Amino acid sequence: MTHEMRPKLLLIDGHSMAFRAFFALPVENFTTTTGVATNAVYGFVSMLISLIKEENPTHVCVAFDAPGPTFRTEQYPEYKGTREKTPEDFKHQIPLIAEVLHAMGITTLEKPVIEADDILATLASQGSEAGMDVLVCSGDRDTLQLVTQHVTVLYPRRGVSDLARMTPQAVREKYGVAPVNYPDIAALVGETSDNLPGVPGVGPKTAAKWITQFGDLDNLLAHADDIKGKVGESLRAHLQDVRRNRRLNRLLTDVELPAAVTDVTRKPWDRPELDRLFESLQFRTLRDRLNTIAVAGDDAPAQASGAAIGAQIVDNESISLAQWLGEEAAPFGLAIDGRGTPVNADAWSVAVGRADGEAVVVNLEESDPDQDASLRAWLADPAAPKVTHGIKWIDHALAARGMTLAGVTFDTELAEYLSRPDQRSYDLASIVETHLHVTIDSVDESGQGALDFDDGGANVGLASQSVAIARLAAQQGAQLADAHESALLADLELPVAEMLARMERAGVSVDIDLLRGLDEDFAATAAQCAQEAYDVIGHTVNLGSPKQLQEVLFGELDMPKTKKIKTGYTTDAAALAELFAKTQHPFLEHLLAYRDATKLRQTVQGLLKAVAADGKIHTTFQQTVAATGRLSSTEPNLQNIPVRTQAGRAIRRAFVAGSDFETLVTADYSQIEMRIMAHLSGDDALIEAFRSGEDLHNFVGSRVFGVSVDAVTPAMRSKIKAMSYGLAYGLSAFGLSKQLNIEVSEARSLMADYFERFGAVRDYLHRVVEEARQTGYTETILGRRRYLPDLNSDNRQRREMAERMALNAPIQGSAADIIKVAMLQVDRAINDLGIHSRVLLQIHDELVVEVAPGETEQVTKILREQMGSAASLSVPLDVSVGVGHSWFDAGH
DNA sequence: CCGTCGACGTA
DNA sequence: CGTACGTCGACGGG
Repeated sequence: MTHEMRPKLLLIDGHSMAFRAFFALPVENFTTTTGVATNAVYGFVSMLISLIKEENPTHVCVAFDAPGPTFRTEQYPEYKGTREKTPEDFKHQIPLIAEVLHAMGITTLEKPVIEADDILATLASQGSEAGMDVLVCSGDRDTLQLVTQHVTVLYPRRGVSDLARMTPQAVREKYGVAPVNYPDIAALVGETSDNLPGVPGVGPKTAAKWITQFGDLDNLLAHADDIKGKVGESLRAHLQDVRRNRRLNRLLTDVELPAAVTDVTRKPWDRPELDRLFESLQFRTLRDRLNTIAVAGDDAPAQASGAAIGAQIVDNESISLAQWLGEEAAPFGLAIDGRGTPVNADAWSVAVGRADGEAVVVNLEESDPDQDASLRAWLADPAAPKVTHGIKWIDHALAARGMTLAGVTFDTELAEYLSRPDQRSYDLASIVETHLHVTIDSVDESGQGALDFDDGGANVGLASQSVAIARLAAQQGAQLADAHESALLADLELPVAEMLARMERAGVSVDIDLLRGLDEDFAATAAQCAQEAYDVIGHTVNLGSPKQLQEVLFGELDMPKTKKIKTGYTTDAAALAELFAKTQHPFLEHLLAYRDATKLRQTVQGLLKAVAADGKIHTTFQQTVAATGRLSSTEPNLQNIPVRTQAGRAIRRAFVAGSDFETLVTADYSQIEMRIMAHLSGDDALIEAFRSGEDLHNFVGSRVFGVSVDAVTPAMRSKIKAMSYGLAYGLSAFGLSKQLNIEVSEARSLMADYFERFGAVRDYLHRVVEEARQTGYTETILGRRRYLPDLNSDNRQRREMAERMALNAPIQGSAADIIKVAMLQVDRAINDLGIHSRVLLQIHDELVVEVAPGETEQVTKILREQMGSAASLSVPLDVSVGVGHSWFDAGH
């Protein structure tokens, strides 16, 4: 089935985009020799050219706000009342833009009393009805209410060239509600820039929650009395404001216009006029760019960039899904529209695509029972090979529909991460472009698909994604095999992803009351510290503002200057401690204590905010972020819960076993990085240190200082400890002297003594950098690579940075490999025994397990055995295990 | 409004 | 002038 070319209508809010352009481009760079500011014209026209080139619309219209009052200001005189008056340099640019548009054969519209957005809304609705694909380009979020399957809003993110494609999914993801309900949210939250106050205390989160709960604003307002708490009161006190906001943010779709939507086709250019205009505006490059786009009337419009991935959507009502899925042995690409979060996940439609271009899209909301059953069976079949892009995400979305995912043999996101671990993002569209040199139809910036329904109701964008994923896998698979990283994907990262999905969904139970108590305690401490600090200096100051602190410390109090940073002098904890040593000024003590308390409070508040409806915290583990192969944890980050100080560690009391469970067990590797160092370097002395069973730092200290193990003093031990760990990070003598507060010469001789005794460590560190410089990458014990092109940089700073990364990557990365293996082994052992305990968290060298009743002994045994055997190194892997009611109690 | 910076929590 | 992260508040340009 092919798709007929639908007419494409591009609608632009002239004022709003020109205004954005005005602020995005520095006026100094865009002034003609005669002193006329042209930055807004330049930015606007530049954006327009890109849009026309990329989207190739058949119809274009630019709407402007007419001068004078609008019907909104008539209803509410304060509307947009807080806006500063239009900058002088801007005003004259609007007519210039209009002139360029006319010369380009583009229709412009404005109408007294009506705003540009209302014109756009009217045309968008007409266009939709006429079967057009509509793009609305505006910096006014009110236009989001127009978004449908056929209407996409292009919303400027930065400047005017970076536009977010706001499809129904994108709106849902960003605001948590369907586009039609966006104005409901906006009415509740209010709009500062329009001078429309909302309900105090209600932000986008609360608003979205309410709208989801009550369906729409009217129903919410009808049940305003049911809303409990302070926000409920606040809502009832501002009902009128909300109603007014909603009245004002509704865009008109029935404005009488001089042109119908079918009239706004692209007309021929007036070449002489365009040349004259660009000449007088002194836009040389822009004129050249203009000539690269298709002129209206020319046939065969230029492709955006190469070809697009075409998918032939197989009409799933005319075939047997089961049969179609059985026809092909090669892996299918699997793409999903939905939400892949640990909680509130959902899946709306599923696309399954083949590398040859055929695809089936199943709408989960309305698929028939047979089809649903076939799809379920296929998804759950471990023998039916599938390729995903972001398997954990997909797993969550499907799980929300009670669907099991098995048989995923490849994941294009994880594959790309292994091939290029330093990338900032791995969105499907850009990977497809780099590997296949084609674009995907209708993929939004999240890479997770945009609706673009054709007449049959199937989803072209999603289908294209599934096809692209299938094609991508073949190419990446070869690349991965060349790098000997195929097993790393299949046997490590893929199963880890699946396990992480279960860990995230399980969540960790928290004692909310305990957290609330801590919050209050920390708040009280912070308030007291702040007051004491104010008393010392005789006035208040924002202790959280480094800028204001600098004024107090180095201005008022005239303290010695600390280390220089971009914005002046640092006020970090180390510097403040040093200042206190010098000045004994009590302000510093109070400030440091305040910092401690507020930091802890922030942590607690972050946790409280993250507690889901089930009373648990569900973090998200990021598997493709850390370049070394580690995981990271977000929303909230459960890998940086305090442990070092007593007050901080108390927060861990709030993490407890869930209701069907008995206790928590935590197991961690001791000194895993140093053990890896011993293994990789093959240093006999260091290996002996670990085999001897002596305390590592005492052992090393005894060799470095030439005394017996018993004679190593705590001071000696801490120096050794700092140095040992520093070495794995590429520490210099300078850095060591800084940290230990000793002379550089002393640090240097300490390092010399160290390497005298542990020479193979020095040789190894040297070797690893040199090899990486030759090959271009470092490798972990499982063959995970990190590419470091900067090792050959001419820039010393960059080169030395890369050298430290090269030192660290094999060590940190191997530790990451080992704990990932351990996770899988622990998971499997738990499964094999058929017991019900489960791993909840991974904190780089530690696993936290929730233990089902009566399983404590089995679990501790599994942890010791499986973590201990996750790798065979030339030194033992030492695991320490703790059991307790909370994470605090289990700690050791 | 959003990105960046400084600060600081973890391994 | 020690690696790898994430999050917060303040700030400043947009």
